[in-house]
Amino acid sequence: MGIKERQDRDRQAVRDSILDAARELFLADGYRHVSIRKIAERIEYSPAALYSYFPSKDDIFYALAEEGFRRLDQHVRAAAGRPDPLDEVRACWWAYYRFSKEHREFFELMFVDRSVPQITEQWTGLAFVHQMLQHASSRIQRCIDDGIFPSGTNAEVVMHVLWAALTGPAVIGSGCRLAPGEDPDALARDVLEVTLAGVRAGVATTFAPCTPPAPLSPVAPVSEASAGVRRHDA
Amino acid sequence: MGIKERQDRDRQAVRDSILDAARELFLADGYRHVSIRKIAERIEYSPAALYSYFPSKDDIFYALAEEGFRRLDQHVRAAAGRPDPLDEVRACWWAYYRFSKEHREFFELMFVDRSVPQITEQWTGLAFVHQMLQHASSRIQRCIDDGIFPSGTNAEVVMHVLWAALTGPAVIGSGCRLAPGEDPDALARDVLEVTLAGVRAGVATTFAPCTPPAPLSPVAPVSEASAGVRRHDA
DNA sequence: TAGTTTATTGAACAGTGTTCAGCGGGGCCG
DNA sequence: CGGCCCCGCTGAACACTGTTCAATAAACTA
Repeated sequence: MGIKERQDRDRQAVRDSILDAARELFLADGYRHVSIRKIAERIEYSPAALYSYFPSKDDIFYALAEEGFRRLDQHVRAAAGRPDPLDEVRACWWAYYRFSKEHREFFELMFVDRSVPQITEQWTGLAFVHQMLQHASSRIQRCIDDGIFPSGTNAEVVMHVLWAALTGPAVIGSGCRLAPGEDPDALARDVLEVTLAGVRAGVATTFAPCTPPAPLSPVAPVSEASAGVRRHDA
Repeated sequence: MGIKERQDRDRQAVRDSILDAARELFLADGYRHVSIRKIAERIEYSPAALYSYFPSKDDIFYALAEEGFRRLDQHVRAAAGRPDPLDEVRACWWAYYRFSKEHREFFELMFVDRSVPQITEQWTGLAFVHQMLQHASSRIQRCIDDGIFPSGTNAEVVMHVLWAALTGPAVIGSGCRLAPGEDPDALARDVLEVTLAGVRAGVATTFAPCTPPAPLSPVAPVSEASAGVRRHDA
């Protein structure tokens, strides 16, 4: 029964061409400025045809985002498997930064483009992302177990710190927001090294869910400035 | 000639009511899902009337963003003026984090909401933002001059690292993306402390514009992953 | 060949940001 | 005070957007 297979193959080919066109257009013009009609025009189909492949424009983004996270995972996995745990953590997070450069079209869509739809709980790729985060966390745990990071350090906190820190230079670098003479790679490396050095210095060991918040001496309150603020029911 | 003044006052009041309505609606529904018609309906004007106050919907955002940065600046200035330079740096960046909590509607609009228009070079508030960054940089420079940070440390790099790191917990906290038992304030404090500790450890001194990029041993190339990826002509 | 499935389409709907001729009620001058 | 003019504002439209759906045509099954 080769007919069904060929049909599925054809269908998959059209689906891929939609994603290819969308990815190119999203990178070129930003998610906001790409319309279903433009994607359809590029692949020479009617706008309505896309709706038999994706339920909505947002789902085209979600499919691309999932592909992006799978590719990011490939990058990180390729960097992993080093004997020294600290080397591995360093290499994996450097792979994250490298991904931001080498798959700029995905990275911008996943982390930079602000016109992209919100990632919600029911997104298919969310479980995969959580799995990636868990792997990253366990790699840091190995550093703690080996005494490279101070014992008592919370691996997940360190992971969050590293992620937040590395995202900065990745965004700055991919957006070319640096002054002409500055080197985004060197900046990214220093961000990584500063954070790792801070973790090794042991200040992160104080984190615990039950720690009282008041972290610093209070600053002058600006009570009147927060007036008139309402909450939303997301 | 009090008539002109009253007219200007009335006009300013309408302008403010537009910004108030927009700010509330943007926080409640997100920039993407708020239309000019909805803002106009809330202030009981026709949609076309808004265009005599703002050239476009994007400019309503830009005005709000500028107001947001001015309020952020007030927060930071209120936290500044401490005798100990390190205390001051700490307090100013903590003020940045506090701003993200106390002016959530501005912070979300400025840093979180991904459906917001891109900030370009010709934005009016960009000069003000650059000025804020310069102040932040000079505060770090004082730590270097006083020997708290290792001599040779690049103040602007440290500022970028701090900004990237602090933005993480601010976003996570404002988005409630943390597990139930975790404390966003404690996380933010640790991120700040880890970064400061890393800077004091002195690894940031290696940054220089002319440093060769190759910072780490190379990772295995993922050549097949980058196949089929095209670049855009931005 | 006849019937069925199904991918694809053109046309439409509801909504968007934006523009513009024209209305009308104020302020200014004779 | 009366007439003019200015200009804030409106209603209606334009050119888009994402999305839906009956109808078509082509491909496959029997």
